[in-house]
Amino acid sequence: MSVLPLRDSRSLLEPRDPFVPAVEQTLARGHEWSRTAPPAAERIAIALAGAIVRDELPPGQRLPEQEISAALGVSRATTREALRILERECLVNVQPRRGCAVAQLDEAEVMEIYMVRSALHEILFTQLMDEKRAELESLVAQHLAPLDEAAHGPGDAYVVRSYLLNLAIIDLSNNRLVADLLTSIALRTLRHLRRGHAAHPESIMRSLHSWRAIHRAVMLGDVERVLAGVRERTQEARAVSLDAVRAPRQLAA
Amino acid sequence: MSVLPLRDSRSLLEPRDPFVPAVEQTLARGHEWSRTAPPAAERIAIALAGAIVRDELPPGQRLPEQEISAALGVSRATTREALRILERECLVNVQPRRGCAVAQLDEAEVMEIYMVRSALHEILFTQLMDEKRAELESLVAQHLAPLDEAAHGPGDAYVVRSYLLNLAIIDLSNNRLVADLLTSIALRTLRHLRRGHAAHPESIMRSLHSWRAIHRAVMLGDVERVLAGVRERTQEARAVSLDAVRAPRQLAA
DNA sequence: AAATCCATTTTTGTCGACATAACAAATTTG
DNA sequence: CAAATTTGTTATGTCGACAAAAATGGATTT
Repeated sequence: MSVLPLRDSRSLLEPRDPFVPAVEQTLARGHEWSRTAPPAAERIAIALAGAIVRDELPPGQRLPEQEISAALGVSRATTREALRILERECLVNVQPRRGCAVAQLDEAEVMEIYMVRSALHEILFTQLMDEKRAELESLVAQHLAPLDEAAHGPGDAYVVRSYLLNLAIIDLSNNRLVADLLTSIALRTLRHLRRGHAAHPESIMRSLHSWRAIHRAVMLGDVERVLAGVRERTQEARAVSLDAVRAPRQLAA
Repeated sequence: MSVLPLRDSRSLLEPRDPFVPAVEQTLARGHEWSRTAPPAAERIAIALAGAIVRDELPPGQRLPEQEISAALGVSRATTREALRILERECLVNVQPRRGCAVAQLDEAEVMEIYMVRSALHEILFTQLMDEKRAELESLVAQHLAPLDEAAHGPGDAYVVRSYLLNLAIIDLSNNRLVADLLTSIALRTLRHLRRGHAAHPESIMRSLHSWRAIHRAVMLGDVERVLAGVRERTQEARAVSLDAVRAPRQLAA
């Protein structure tokens, strides 16, 4: 019997929401394809990651290899490979000989994540303001209008836009280690931000306001003010994530 | 033809040096075995990690699955699994459809690693001094004598002892994320520390001195002084690692 | 009624083989 | 003779099946 709450494979392999492209960009970072299709395992990983972010696969959900393979029409080897990719991103927990389950965060882990994110952001933005202030400014400026539009648009548009801006800023960095860690952290918290922002729409306005403040500080070239803005954003995001972790799980429609 | 610089499988599966237990402890972190043997893949991963740390497998060394499988007497699936474990620890680089190679760090990456390690150590020791000062003190005190002895002993004894003390301190933390990141970073830099300390034996004395200073600061309960000592240690370790990266590779006997 | 034990079933770990993409060398072509 | 193409080899990606371990459920015992 199926323990996976998936009606059919279409729901995984043909998602229409904007999260999947964002997730795909995240998981495929650093991979250069010489005009060849990515391995099937990566496709499966992206599909599963999308389902996790959309909460179709709730935290704690067991992920038996056989069922995933059958549901998505690939062999167990491919499924295994996909699950390893998700393990690397901390989207699933793996216990040897006991299988995978969708990772679930408790409040303490959320606090830890934002503690680390905060420390890494200090490094990131300090370096960017020192070495790439102009690029950073034009990048944020570029994203502000779509961000504003998405904030007044429907559903998860803003969360995705904000996530993509985050990713773009991170990608500016020459510091590959910090960039990689921050990207991974961003993906890990994406589903909670989605839940939290959906439950408290007013938090979107606060986030947008923070982005504008950060933009102004970048224009001014004021590193300290940028860091302050980033800290404020991080605190807001932490509050939203904490709320999502505390709140009862609400499944997607 | 074999591209692996391994005379026979014994050199991988029956190593006698003290690095393998340390590496094993690192790779097996968080895994609870209900009195069953670990999967073969983990054994292979440990063996390969040991060879990497000992520089038997030099940075950049290609790792064809077929050859490893043949050399170690397991199937390709098992080898693949082992390589994924090493990828997760950043000991090997994987390029899809292009295979694995032993990770090599340049100077910039070493700088990045120690930048992140420094930030995470601030979090770690601040929390430990706040919540577990007594445990930390007794732990360091316990290790000081063996550390001192190892410093005057032969070969790599000190590097391993210092590594294990690091691990033990990290394991004190309740902050699993920070602990995991620091453990991974420690493993990544272990081989460079080994090379660097071997090339400059006087650095061992400086390291030992730092440990003593940290111990005194912990006893005093002086957080700032502890952090200063940790920073000093990190700077020394960074210098040693940088030197090892710059120096021409010297293979193990 | 609770806990224990055993057989069944589910699920992961491992294996060997085939398909296909990347790589290197030899060939052809301009 | 240089560049592009073709060909042959190597290595990874994927598959299906078997074996071993763990979870499950029911019968038995305390």
